[in-house]
Amino acid sequence: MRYKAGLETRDRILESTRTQIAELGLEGTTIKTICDDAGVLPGSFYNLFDSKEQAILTAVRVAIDAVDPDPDHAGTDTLDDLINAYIRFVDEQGDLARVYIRIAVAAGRSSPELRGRVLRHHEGRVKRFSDALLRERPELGQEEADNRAEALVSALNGVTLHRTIDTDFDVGHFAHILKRVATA
Amino acid sequence: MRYKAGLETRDRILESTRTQIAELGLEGTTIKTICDDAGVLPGSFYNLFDSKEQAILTAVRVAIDAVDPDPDHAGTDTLDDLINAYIRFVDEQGDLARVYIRIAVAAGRSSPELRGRVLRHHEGRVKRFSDALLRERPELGQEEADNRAEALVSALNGVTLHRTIDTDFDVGHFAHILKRVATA
DNA sequence: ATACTATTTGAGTATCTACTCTAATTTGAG
DNA sequence: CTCAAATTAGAGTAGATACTCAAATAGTAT
Repeated sequence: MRYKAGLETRDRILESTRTQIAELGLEGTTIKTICDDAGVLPGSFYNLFDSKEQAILTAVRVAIDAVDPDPDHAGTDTLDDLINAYIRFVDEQGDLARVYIRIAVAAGRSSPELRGRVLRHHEGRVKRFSDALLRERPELGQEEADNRAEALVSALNGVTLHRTIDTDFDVGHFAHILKRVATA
Repeated sequence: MRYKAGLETRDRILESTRTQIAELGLEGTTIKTICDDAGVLPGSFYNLFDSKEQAILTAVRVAIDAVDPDPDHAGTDTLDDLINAYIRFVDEQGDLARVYIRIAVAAGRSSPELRGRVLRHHEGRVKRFSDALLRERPELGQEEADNRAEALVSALNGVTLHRTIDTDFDVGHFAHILKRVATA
């Protein structure tokens, strides 16, 4: 994958993967539907991705990065930024959020590699929450901030989990209750 | 299903379903492995259950009920009871907890019937948490108690979610932090 | 232009799975 | 004892899916 054509095809496949998941859910999304939608044949798909799983993981990652309030990790994001980005992702990309949770759950039972990947992603997120919290409330100290960040991120995931079942559930409302609690 | 033989077979299938999930995960659990383990043929399985899904849902439900601190719903359970039961379930039946979460997530995309079932179960749980909280802190009022219960249950699910990935994660520790917050 | 890679083609495969169906057998109420 | 209903047997089916492979084609650095 070095030629322009390959990169374009790759983008098209990722975009199709994302829309297929949104339209058909994870179950309904197959190599065939992705390839049809992207106007590509399976051979090309497997020239660019090792597996279906890899393509899906990548598509989800791209979508999450797209709402990142501080893409360069300069340390300029506030706790509100992070929470708002989280809410936006869940609201605007509900089906991808569902898939993200599913991947996370399934990861516990899968290859150490995937589990490691998911875990690192989670830890990175907790760290950013913790850093932002510490910037806001320096007197808490590292350990307490870490603890609260861990609890906050987990609770946000729980709220998201519930939102995937009950689409009327007001994620923003509860997210901000949780934020108030974390900074108390 | 009215004869003794049928009921015994049903129990054996549910028990096998539970152990197969614990040993092989949801992916690894097939009609074949369940039937082999239970010493039953597919014909018998489908005489007693409508589908694989139904058997799994039932097995999970049975396991959850088994740790219920107030099985008769007499309204005698405290918030601590409920939280401890939750922790026990997650600790002792980690793989079933994972499946419970998976079912909940998948439910958002499945039949209205399943979604309704999962939603009712969630609401019933929130109500019990809310009632227990109100017994402990009557001055909160119904609405505030409902709100806090909803947030608490969602947060607990989030903690469970994380625990399914990181088995070192101390569910009890964070559960009690959340409890302290909910009753504050 | 050449030569070397990257990309695409597209039919094909191997494997797995939930579930069905009919006939035979067993159960237990009256 | 009788007989309808429940249970079991167990081979079989239909359908889906992720992925492969060898050959043809297109892209690009020099």
